[in-house]
Amino acid sequence: MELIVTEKDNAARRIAEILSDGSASTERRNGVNVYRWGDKRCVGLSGHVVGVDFPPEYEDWRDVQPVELVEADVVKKPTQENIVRTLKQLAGEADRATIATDYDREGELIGKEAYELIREEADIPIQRVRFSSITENEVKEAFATPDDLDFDLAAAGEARQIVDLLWGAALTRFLSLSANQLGDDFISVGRVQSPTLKLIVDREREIEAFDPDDYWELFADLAREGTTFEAQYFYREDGTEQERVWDESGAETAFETLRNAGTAVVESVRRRRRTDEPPEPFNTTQYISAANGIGLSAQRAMSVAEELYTAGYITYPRTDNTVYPDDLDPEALLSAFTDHYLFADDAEMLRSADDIEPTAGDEETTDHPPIHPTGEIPNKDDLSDDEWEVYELVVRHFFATVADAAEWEHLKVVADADGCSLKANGKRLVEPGYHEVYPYRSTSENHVPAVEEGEQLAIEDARIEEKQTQPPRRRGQSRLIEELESRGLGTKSTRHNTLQKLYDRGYIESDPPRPTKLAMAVVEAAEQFADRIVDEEMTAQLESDMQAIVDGEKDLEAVTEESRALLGRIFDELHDSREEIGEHLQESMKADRMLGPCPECGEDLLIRRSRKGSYFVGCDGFPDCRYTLPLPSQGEPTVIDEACTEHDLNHVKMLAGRSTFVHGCPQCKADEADETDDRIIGDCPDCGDNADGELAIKQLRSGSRLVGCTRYPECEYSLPLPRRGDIEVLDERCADHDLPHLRVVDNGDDPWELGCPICNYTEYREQQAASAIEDLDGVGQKTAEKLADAGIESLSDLRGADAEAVANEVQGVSEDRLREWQAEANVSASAD
DNA sequence: GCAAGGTC
Repeated sequence: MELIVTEKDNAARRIAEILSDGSASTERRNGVNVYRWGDKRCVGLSGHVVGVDFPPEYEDWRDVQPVELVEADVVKKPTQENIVRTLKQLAGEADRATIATDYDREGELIGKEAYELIREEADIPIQRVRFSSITENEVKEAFATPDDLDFDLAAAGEARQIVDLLWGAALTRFLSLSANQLGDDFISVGRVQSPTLKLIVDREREIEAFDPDDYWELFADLAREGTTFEAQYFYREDGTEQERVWDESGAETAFETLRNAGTAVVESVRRRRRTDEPPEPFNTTQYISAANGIGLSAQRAMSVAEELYTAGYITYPRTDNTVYPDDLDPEALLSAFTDHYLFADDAEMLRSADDIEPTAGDEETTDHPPIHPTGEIPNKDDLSDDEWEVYELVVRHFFATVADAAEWEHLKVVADADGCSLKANGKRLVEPGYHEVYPYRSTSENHVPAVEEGEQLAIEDARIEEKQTQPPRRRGQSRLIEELESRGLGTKSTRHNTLQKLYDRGYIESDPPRPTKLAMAVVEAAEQFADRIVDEEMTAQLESDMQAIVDGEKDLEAVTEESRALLGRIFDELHDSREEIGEHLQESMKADRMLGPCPECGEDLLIRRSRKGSYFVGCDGFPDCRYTLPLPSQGEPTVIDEACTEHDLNHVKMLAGRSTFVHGCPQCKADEADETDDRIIGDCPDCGDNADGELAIKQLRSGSRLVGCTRYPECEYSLPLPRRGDIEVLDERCADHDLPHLRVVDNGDDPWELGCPICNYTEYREQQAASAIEDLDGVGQKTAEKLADAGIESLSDLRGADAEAVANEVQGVSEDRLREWQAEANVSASAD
């Protein structure tokens, strides 16, 4: 039997399909798909199925000095037990094996991991095949000409793993211990995340240090035969045109001249044509940027693309490549769309061109083809809105890469008004080219009439505007990802996760991301004592060491030993500064949680966390001062810039994904609740009969509102109410529950007829249950449907499910994944 | 429980 191993299940399935000419069947082993035909078995891994770690005696952070990690052993442990077991079983039955993991460095390492697992079971010949896209030609060609694993290339990857673990773990533990942060809120640093954070922090420093300058700009409306157009004042300095006037009196003088001139004489008219080239094929970074342009975060863009890929509609979304492979026949792919109700016209138009020549980028890699549609077209109704919009983006981007360039005509008019120069720049799209099929880029025109030299134009209006130079702008998520790519930080598969990690660690907030005080302190501490970990140069050096390993000039041992020695020297320096660093980090963390003065003792009010895990506002003077204010129970509180003038407290925002909201000043919220009387609306359904409990609309000090029993806390019956808007109690009553209907009036919007609060809550719970599965991390509509077919339609169904049985039934969902979801379902059960 | 890199 021949065993074929791929990097992921999807690739295994498609390769089996190609090599078996469609005859392969699927069996499940330990919840893992195995494809079989003839004497072949093909199994997909899930990326790395083993990972590096320290031996167990290094596990406890308190028992081990971080410096001890510098010389610690690094061992490999299985991380995907089921897959490792299946692979070994298959290896035991095989008489030869073929490694068909991805054609890049990490793929070579994953292949070597599989090689070693197979070797533990059987001494059989193991060969390696390489292909860049899973097409019939490439796959068959690769299997006809097998090669050997490149152990040097894999060793380069292993060196990276070891160096990253040593530096990351040792320094993360050092900082966390120094600041006494050992729980969930440890303080992490790493070769990629820390230079990324420094990039954000450095920009923030520039913004903070920025000193604005005043300047003035002048404009005039020029008229010609009833049409007017705007022109801007400029002057020449060192041979270049300057629009900004830096002294006020100079600006005023020019303004007076313009205002009194009456007419301007056209000095020159210049026409220029500019070619606007169509975009290059999508790599991951450019795709994320474009998806950002239609409103998706980097994370969301990748998870939607992942869904579309798994469903077979687009090619693999993690790629560095910007050159379509020879195997891609653009005309054939266009033909797949010529019957589609939405794409037919564009596809037909492009296909009818004499010569279809796609654009190509600078990056030609072996990993995967650029992202493009496969030609299998989804039904719009089967996709979520985001999924469809992304699909259309990918289709149209492919269209654009085979479309013609656009042509713009630029018209520049320069006129003179009593010695003051004015200019107007017009632009007109004369050949729409690719814009016809790709509506994601601006084609706005600026009309300037075709005046002639010497012509006199009336000045209808003159304006002077006082402005200030602006600090550099914070980079948005996609801009940051582009920046990481250009600096060689991270990979196509990790860059978006790196940003997410910085959010999760409390280092950055909002979008565009801005650093917290903690982030500033971590970067400062690193710059002072372990500069290498925040320096992008560490990656550059590692890359060159890895190249040396590939070229056989260095070995893994030499590279990791050198790195350990360097890390050891950093620890020599760190040793004496531990307390100083810890204090600085702690102060900064406190500053991130500080709201303002305590009304009782004047110390600082801080956001704190109770032993049970809920957040509240408490005084830094505790235990001498026991002043507290409650916070909403939903979400993670964060301090925002806005502040309450009455209490001198910063406002609080609650981060809870899509239900994020601004809580405001916690003192105001508490005061409001104290001043609001409960409004009784009927009997409590739980205890109204035997204890005379009544239901009332209550405003809580935490800012939330509910319908609850007047006997609280003896009776805990409650129904949630919206946070915003005035609640009106109507005369109409619910026949089933004998309660009045409610209406929510929020200024401006149409009132919301909430109806009977019990009926409303019941309906809300049903909707929640229906969408709960899709809300799970990484579950798209397709997977949700498959789960529904297996009887899993809501979170609660998942709680009682047999993970192994479900994994065996539902293709593409691993048992591990299901167990993660079950854990999530149990958390939400306890929240209910 | 630490990193970064795969994948889901």
